[in-house]
Amino acid sequence: MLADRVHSTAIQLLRRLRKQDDASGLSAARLSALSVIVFGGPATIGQLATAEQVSAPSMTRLLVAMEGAGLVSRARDAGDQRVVWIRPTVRGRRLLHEGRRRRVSVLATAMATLSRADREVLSRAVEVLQRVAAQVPTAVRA
Amino acid sequence: MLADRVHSTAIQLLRRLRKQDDASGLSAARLSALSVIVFGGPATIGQLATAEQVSAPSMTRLLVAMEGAGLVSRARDAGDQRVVWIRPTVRGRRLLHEGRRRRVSVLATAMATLSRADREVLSRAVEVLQRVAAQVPTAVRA
DNA sequence: CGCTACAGTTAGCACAGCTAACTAGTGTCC
DNA sequence: GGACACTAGTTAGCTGTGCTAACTGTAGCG
Repeated sequence: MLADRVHSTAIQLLRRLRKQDDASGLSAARLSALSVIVFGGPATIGQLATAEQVSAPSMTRLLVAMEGAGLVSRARDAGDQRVVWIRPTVRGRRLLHEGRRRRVSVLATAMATLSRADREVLSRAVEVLQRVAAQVPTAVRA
Repeated sequence: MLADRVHSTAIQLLRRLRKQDDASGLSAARLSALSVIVFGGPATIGQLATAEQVSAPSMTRLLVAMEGAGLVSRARDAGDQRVVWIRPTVRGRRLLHEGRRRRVSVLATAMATLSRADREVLSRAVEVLQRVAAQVPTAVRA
């Protein structure tokens, strides 16, 4: 079944690339959260918890630790004092980009031998999968 | 860059599917280990630790808990008394297959509206990516 | 004012990752 | 065959990350 093959292949690929993250010195949870913050721009803690599919207390603690590590900054919203805005620091941005570069460069190396036709197939597949991913519901089905 | 797009798409897709695992009642670590045991057949604790990119003590504890939950069985090797062979139980096998079915069926639903041409692209892309994944080194690059 | 809702935090638990140190079985070598 | 090194797995103890329940403080509204 095609869905099964797509699923297995994605798992296998990411599992191998994951190994490169050791070099960043950041845990998977922090790396993933940092990625949302850097690429998604400033966000509130609640937004980040939702994006990371994690409870609010978990995100609070993660961010406190990341602030301590100088990866993100926290600031109360001027209008609504309940809200905390999270922004990446320069150091956070740099670390994330380095890590990402490592992963992608390993993947690019593995893809170096692909033919022009193979690349074309991948390029189209990416577009198809983007549409598919958007169809996957965020909540668990009943 | 193509490698980057492939990478991001794989992450996005799996992140969404991951949500379905909540229904299995198993943690991500157990589900992943169980998957290796069920699909890879009997394995030693050391082999599983390597496959899961985890330390031996972590794998020991995970397996003790999974044995307690009736998901796997443990047995000393007849020849070399130091090694322990791990096998899935019927219950473990069943739970894994159900979980997998849930994920794949959500993905299949999301893919239901794809054209024949889109499916063909995905099918070819899977083959290309299998080759690419095999090229990715298991260890971290220097 | 008083009620409700909302954003985030605190407290306390479970689980899973790690390293260091240990136990016990295997193999080797003189 | 006894001493030694090696190997597989476990134990102990720490850190980090997930959760729920309960709390604090702010906002909004009658």
